[in-house]
Amino acid sequence: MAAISKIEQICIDRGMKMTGQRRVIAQVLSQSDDHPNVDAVYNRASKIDPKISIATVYRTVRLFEEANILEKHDFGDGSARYEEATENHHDHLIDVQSGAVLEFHNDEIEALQKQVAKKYGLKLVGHKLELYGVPLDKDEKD
Amino acid sequence: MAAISKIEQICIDRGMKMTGQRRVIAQVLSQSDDHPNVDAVYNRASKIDPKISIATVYRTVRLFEEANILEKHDFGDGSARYEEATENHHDHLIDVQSGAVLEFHNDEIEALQKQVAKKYGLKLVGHKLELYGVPLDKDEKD
DNA sequence: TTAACTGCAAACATTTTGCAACCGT
DNA sequence: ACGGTTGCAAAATGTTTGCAGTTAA
Repeated sequence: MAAISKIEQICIDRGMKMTGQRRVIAQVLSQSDDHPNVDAVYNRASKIDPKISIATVYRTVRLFEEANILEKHDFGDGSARYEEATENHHDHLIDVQSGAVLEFHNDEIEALQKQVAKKYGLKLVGHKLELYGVPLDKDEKD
Repeated sequence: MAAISKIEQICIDRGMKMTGQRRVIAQVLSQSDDHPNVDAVYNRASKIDPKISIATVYRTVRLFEEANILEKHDFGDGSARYEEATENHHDHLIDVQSGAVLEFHNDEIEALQKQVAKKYGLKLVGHKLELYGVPLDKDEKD
């Protein structure tokens, strides 16, 4: 009936069993361009299937995360936030005044991170970078 | 009886009411050079004062954090970790094999972060950077 | 003395889990 | 049909809080 969402298609390609609930959650996540927490995903999914359970949402986002379909983030508010995993890695810049989350990528920083790890005898396998900022005043040129 | 710990001295200087429990917790934290979570602080404090309560530890580390005496970190294991706030800011490099936490500082990365924030019209007010790595093989020169 | 602090236990928020019923393949 | 999945409610985890009693200043 409904079109197949991008995440659902990935699941199908990988031979996952696709239940109605998983389809709904996949659709919700594919349509989201923010970084919803489980509760938000649950609320959005409930509008499509009102009898979906939050336990299923928890189980499903974990499943998707383990399958590298989703990325899990912790922005410091008490709950985990999710977004569709993308080809191109990016980090997050959070406007603490509005709560808006911007995505950015900076190759220089990434290269320096690798360098730092190497200096300490480690191979970088992951990182977490979040910047927190407030809107610039008009007269701020620093 | 016991010598005054560095953190206790800071508390005294700021006119905080110093109870026996706070003195113990201050001492434990001053003596720690790792990044203990509340439970670890509680265990260490309990060896000095066995009837201290974990609620008091929670209240005290929050108090210290709000007074900028401690820094709170989230390294992805379910609990908050603390360390004495230092003059010089540093970030963390975590060996995911051993769990060891190394501290590092990199001015270039810091400068680039500021630049990124500014590009998006924000003034950087804070950041979180954690690198995760595994030990380099001997033949890895990348 | 008295306002702040503590211990205890109950409350909280988020996430996980045991189990019987259910459903996709 | 069968094995994985779901819903529900209970449990687990980390943290906070209300309250009556205690203590530092």
